[in-house]
Amino acid sequence: MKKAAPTMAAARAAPKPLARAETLGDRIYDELRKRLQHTPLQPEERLVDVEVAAAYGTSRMPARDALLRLVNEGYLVGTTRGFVAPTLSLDDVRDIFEVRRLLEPAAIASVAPNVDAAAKQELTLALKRARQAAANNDDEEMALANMAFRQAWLSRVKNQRLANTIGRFVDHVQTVRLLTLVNKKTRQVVVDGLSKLHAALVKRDAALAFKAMERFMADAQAAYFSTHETVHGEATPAASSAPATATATAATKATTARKSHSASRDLIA
Amino acid sequence: MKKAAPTMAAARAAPKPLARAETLGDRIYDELRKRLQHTPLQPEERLVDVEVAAAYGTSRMPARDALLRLVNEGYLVGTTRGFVAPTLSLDDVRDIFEVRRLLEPAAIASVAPNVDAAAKQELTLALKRARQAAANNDDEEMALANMAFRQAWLSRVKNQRLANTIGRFVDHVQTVRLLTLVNKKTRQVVVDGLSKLHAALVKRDAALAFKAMERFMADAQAAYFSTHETVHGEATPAASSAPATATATAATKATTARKSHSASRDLIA
DNA sequence: TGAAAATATACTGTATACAGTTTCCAGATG
DNA sequence: CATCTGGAAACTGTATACAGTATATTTTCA
Repeated sequence: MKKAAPTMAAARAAPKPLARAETLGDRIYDELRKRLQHTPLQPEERLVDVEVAAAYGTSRMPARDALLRLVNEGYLVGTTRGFVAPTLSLDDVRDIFEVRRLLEPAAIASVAPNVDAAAKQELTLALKRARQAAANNDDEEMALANMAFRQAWLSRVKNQRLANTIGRFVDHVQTVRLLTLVNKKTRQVVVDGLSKLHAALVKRDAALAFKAMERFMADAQAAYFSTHETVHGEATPAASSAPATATATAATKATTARKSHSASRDLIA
Repeated sequence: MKKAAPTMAAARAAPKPLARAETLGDRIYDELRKRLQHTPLQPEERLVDVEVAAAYGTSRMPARDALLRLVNEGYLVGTTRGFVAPTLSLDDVRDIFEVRRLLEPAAIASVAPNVDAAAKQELTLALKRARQAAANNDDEEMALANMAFRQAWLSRVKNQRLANTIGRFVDHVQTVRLLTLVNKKTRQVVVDGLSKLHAALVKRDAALAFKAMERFMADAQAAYFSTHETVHGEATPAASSAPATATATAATKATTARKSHSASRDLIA
């Protein structure tokens, strides 16, 4: 294997070739991601390329492409024995929440001025579902309603990059979310939050929506750490006591050191 | 090709398999990305998998993996005739700046309290380089100094996800950055911005760093749109006049409609 | 001479085959 | 009965081959 040659892409004529069409890998990726969003992988559950390929009636390659892409986006991690769900450390969750707190208030504020009848209806329906779910202590339905509400406003964010980034981070803590919603108090926090967001949106009040989301995110995070603390014995580590050790358990590790895999405690199970 | 079967990942025994080792595709990806960060692809320049493979002495597959990954992250777009640089519309650039303005102030504020001697030295050196470059009207060196300064603080952000997200968005407008730095006034804006950031950081003043970055981003964006306006004939579109049309020219299109490719005007060239 | 049609070329996407490595399992051994 | 040891199985990673499609080139015909 010789070292990289200096020039590998010479300039050629420029006649604007077409963007490539949808590929088998894309289709598998889409469906797999939807599935993972809806029902995350169990801790011991593994995704194996040959099985995925068989399920979609293709060869391994498109399945592999899809799986690798999901790894790249942090939905999975590749092991020597199949693809599994990433195990998020407490610090990972904190990191994700930190980013969400920076993005989501601004994002929801940006849609507030443009809430039309259709949007209002979607939001109202989702809120109703959430209230119902809270009344019935149905955590599963609660999670679904919560997702529907978010989908209603997030899909209307003009800035696609912003929306996609938020979506990805939300997905990554989704498994956690489901876990916290078994707690009754958490469900109440969510219903309250959604109610305030809903009110701000139907009023088309961007500033109010911003503040409501800031508050909601803070409450949700607090609720999460609180329930986590009661479930596990350990104390919640104080804000910035995080050691220099990377804890880059999941993907998205870009330039950073690679195989610094989870000396961190597991969160799931 | 039969439709997706319901169960494709049965639960199995759970003995914690190892994280997979570095792969050829990973290595190609790393080097290719570094190269693209340093010198973006020319508008007519194409990356072809077989050539990349030859350059690294591997088969097409690892090269393909790397290329596809870069597409996924928005560094490239795949066409029927090779991989090319994405063409960013004006709206795309605005979107990217919007996200950066949400993230970077908080990120730099988070490192301010922990600026140590080494960090200080790196930052000071980069600032010196920038000043020198400004004095010499050397836009190339200016871009390099700017990157070095950012690297100095961004690499010290604890929250890896935040840092990586910022890094990616920065990379995506890097080609634009280089273009704007040919303008003398822009270079002055950058030097001023870096100076204020530097001052805040060496004082370990998080709040000040936050504000300095907010200001810097606003000024940089303004400078960009201003120079763009003078270069091209067209008027800068007012803040929220963006039409509902997606303009998802580049990648990162997640759930959204796929092949809505660039009815938007090109920015580069 | 110029435009349309036919052919060749250059790519990507997909399939299949092979190699290497880690886990699993069974049987041997104390 | 517990533990070590060897080999089989189960994966991923890589290479090669083939197919399909869009672009480039040549040829044909007015």
